[in-house]
Amino acid sequence: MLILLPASLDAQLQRDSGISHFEYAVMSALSEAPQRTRCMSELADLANGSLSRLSHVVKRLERRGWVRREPRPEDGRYTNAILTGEGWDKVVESAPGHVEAVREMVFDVLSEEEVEQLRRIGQRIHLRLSPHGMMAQRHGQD
Amino acid sequence: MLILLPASLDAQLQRDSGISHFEYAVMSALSEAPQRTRCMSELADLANGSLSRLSHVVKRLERRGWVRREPRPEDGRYTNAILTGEGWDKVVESAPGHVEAVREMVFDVLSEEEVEQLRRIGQRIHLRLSPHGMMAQRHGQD
DNA sequence: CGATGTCACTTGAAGTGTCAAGCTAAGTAG
DNA sequence: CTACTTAGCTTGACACTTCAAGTGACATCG
Repeated sequence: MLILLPASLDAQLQRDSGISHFEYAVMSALSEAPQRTRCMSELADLANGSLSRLSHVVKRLERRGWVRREPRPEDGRYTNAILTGEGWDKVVESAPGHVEAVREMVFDVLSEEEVEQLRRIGQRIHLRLSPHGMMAQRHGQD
Repeated sequence: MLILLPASLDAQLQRDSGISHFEYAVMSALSEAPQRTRCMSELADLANGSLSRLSHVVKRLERRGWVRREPRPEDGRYTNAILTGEGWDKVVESAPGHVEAVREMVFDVLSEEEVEQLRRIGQRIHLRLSPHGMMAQRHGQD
C-alpha cells in the first residue's frame, strides 16, 4: 500500500495534468501563500524535498511559465518563488482531479470510523518522522 | 506521512546497507523463493516495478555479484534471476536493520489496537489499487 | 576597510527511472 | 517450411534526483 498509493497518485497527476506530485506540491504550496510567494528553502520544506531538487524543479516550472523567481528585496540571499497567473490556472485546473483521485483511492473504501482511525495513525507516524517528533521521542509522549 | 515514511525507509537502507528499497525488495523476494530463483516478470510484480526497471536493477545487482541470470531451460523466453550466496548474505545482513527501522517508525508509536486498525485500512486501500481490486469494484469504470 | 564566515541558493556530473523500440524464443496458420 | 503473432525480456535515449562543489549576499571581527 505504501508503494502503490504514492505511485498511483503520481500517475494520476502525470496522466491528467502532465505534472509530477512534487511539482504539484510546490505549486500548491505557492498558491496558498500570501502574495503566492515563498522563498526557496521554505518551499523545499513544505514540499518535503531538498533545496537542490527544488531548485531544478523551479527552473523547469519557470521555463513552463508557471513560476518566476526574484531575489528578496530586503535580503538578496533569499530567492522568492512566485506563482504566475498561468501557474495559478494550472493549479486550479489540476486540483479537482487530484482531490477526486485521493477520494476514490482512500476515502471511498473506508468507513467514517476508519477515516478517523487513519487520521490518528497518520498523525502519530508523521510526528515520529518529522524532526520535531525525534525530539519528543525520549519523553515518550505525543 | 505518505511522503516521509517511504523516504525514511529508503534512507535507512541506503545508509546502513547501501541499497535502495527496490533492490532490497527484489533480493528479499528472491531469498524467499524456491531455489532462490524467480523469472523476471514474476519478480517485477512482487517488487511492484516495471519489467524495464527490474531489468536495469538486476543488471546492477548482477554486476555487484548478488544475483545471476540464466535462461529457463524448458522455455528460453523466460529469464531466471537467481540469488547468489553473496546475495543471500547481503539480505541476511540488511534485513534486521530494516525490520527494526519499520518497528521504530511505525509499530512503536501505535497501540496494538491501532496496529490492527492500520492492517485493515491498508488492506482495503491496497485491494482498491491492485488490478484485482478494480475488478471487484461494482462494475464502475474510470 | 578588508578578511573571513555563514547563509541561501545554483550548478554540473553521475546515477537511476521511464518510455518506446527492438530482440529472441515459442506458438500458430497456410 | 515460411510467415506471422505473441510473450518475455533488454536496450538506449531522455528526464529527473542526488551529491559535491561553487556562487553571491550579508554579517562579523580585527
